[in-house]
Amino acid sequence: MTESNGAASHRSRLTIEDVAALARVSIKTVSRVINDEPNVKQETRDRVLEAIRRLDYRPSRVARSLASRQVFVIGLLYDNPSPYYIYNVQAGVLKACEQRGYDLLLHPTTFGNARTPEEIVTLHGQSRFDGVLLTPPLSDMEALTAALREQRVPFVLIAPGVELETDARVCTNDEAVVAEMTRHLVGLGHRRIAFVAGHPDHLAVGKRLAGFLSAMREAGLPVPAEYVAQGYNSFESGEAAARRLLGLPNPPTAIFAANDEMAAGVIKVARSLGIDLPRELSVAGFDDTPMTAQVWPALSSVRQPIARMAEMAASMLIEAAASGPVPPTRQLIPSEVVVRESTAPPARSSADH
Amino acid sequence: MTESNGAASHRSRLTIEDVAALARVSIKTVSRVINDEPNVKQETRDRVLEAIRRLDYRPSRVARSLASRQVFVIGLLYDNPSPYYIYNVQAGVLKACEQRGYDLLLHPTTFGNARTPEEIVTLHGQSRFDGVLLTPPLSDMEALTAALREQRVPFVLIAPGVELETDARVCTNDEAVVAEMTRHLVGLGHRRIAFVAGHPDHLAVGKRLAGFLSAMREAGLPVPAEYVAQGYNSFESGEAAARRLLGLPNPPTAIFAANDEMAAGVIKVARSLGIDLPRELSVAGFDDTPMTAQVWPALSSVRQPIARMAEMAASMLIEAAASGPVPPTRQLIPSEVVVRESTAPPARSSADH
DNA sequence: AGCAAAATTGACAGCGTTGTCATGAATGGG
DNA sequence: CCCATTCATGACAACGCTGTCAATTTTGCT
Repeated sequence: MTESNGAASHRSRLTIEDVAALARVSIKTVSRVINDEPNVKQETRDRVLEAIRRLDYRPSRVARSLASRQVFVIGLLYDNPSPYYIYNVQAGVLKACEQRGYDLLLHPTTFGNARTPEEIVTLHGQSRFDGVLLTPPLSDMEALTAALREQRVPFVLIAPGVELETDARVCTNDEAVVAEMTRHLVGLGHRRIAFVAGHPDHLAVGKRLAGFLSAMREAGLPVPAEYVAQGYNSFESGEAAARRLLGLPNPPTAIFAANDEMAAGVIKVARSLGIDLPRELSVAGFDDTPMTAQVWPALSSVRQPIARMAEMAASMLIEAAASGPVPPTRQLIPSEVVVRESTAPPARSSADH
Repeated sequence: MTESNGAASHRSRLTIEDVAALARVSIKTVSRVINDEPNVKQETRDRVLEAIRRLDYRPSRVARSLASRQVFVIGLLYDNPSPYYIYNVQAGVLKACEQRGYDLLLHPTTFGNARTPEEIVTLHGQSRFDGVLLTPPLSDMEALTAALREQRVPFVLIAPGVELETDARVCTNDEAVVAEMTRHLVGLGHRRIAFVAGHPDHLAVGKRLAGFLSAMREAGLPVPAEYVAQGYNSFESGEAAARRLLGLPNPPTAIFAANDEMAAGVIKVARSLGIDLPRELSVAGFDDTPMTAQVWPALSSVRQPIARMAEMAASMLIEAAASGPVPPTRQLIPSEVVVRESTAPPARSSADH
């Protein structure tokens, strides 16, 4: 009755000790090889590597984390904007994570939620992530960032606006590029240009309105109060805004919506009213979603390199989080205007006298 | 020079021992309370709970995982279909995870990738998740499921089709509901109905075609070969298919696309050809994405409770994964036809004589 | 009251790594 | 050729929990 093979059902996990034994070194040396630490003779290193290969050994993430006090996970906090946006943010973050063997922890929440700060601090306290990424509009939630600073939870913001010098952030020049799109419309000959603003909680979108207003002022064009319609980022709110704007006694010849979703709503309403696009009405959006190609006329918009921003933010976080709070940094990633068919010179009849 | 407060910079992590000391019990008892284990006197439990509260103690996930040999993470494997789909799957999975304190590990990949099985097995070997969820079309990737079975990585499939009895899966009755939508079109009086098929790698979508064909056969209606256009799930491929179908000498009066994206492409092309929708052409989609409300006429489609499927699959996985491979189970979640404005009786002129 | 069974609690050994520190070997300069 | 460095390696103690098992107390019956 030998114990050779037989019903050896449940051989337990392969550990660093097995590798060490096979390579005839101590476990510490195996650890050094795994972590690419210096001071290991090449010959030894090769022997260990070979043992790892032969055994098909995979170091336990969990044990590594416990010993090193790093979890190799970064959190992503977001408030359910468009699937498209989230998808791209995730793609960028995943790219940064992948290279460094990090994992991504998702944490959707809602902007107003007063318990969010506590939740995040708890997750961090439980060692469920090393640092966290905040996307708009959460990046503007003071109660949250304050709590994170106070509890020394490393974080990086993805947020428009370049003023602030506190915290680490990756930002866009939203305001400038909105102004650029506005000048594009003005350049086409539009004088009566309306704006569909985004959700008021979404500070990022508020800045878009500011960019529009300042460009209009610069161009010496008036923006009557009724030309600024409050939207809420949704397609439906874009439709509603369009109905109001186009029902005006003196309707605009161009409508600039703070995101593509609303712009698409505007287009749908305009067409249902029999308005000839883009001859009688130009429409511009923001975000450059795939939707721009799916509406007719193809929507002029502003392209933000979402994935690239997220990747950069994640990289910053990973590099810094291991050694405490992330130092204040500001990384600007420029957006760009993409002109398509939905913006054109206004028809004579509807142009200013 | 007392050591009272002063520059007490770096107090180290709060551990279960601190709680035990304050509550005057052993660490094991604290552990019992944390894990809601039985056999702790109510009074003791209260005392421990109070100590936890007072100290604001949060058990380390990592230490817990190491000791219990569970990581409390489930993986989600997907091949980049639409952001909308992914977003909903994630939402469902997150819901299931949240309740049980699990985390979600994302792993996007590509259908054909031969290294995927190895990657997943490695992640599991490193204890980066307890079990994994496969979404279509990955759920049909034999090489992958085989590897997972072989390596005893717990997994649950989200996949259409109810035939197979192996593995644990959450499935839809795609085929039946496609047949139902087809009958809806037939019932409206359509005789010449075309189908835009989905990406050939996407087995799920292949089943949709089968459902269509069988319903047509049942209705005694012919489906000439040129009435089945190959699409690739994208808006653009829908446009291309529509151009082919509508350019036919004897064009269909209804087009059923295997997803909304392609259906939207069909609508765009039809309208650009000056076809009066839905009078001259009915269009149906599948997935019931928000897009259905954004095109005109509003798209009839098939609603799949994606989030609910994902939630159920995740729940199955979590319940079972702790104790080895998931037992074969089949959970059917029915889809439903949603009729909107894009499907209507065919105009006289274009109906069959 | 007396005893078996159940409830409650704690001691202690892991879990599989990395960090710290000590030891011995190799190297370099005068 | 000697001594001070630097390199290479290993022993062993964390890391912060849970699992196992034994010890003690309480409970339920007769």
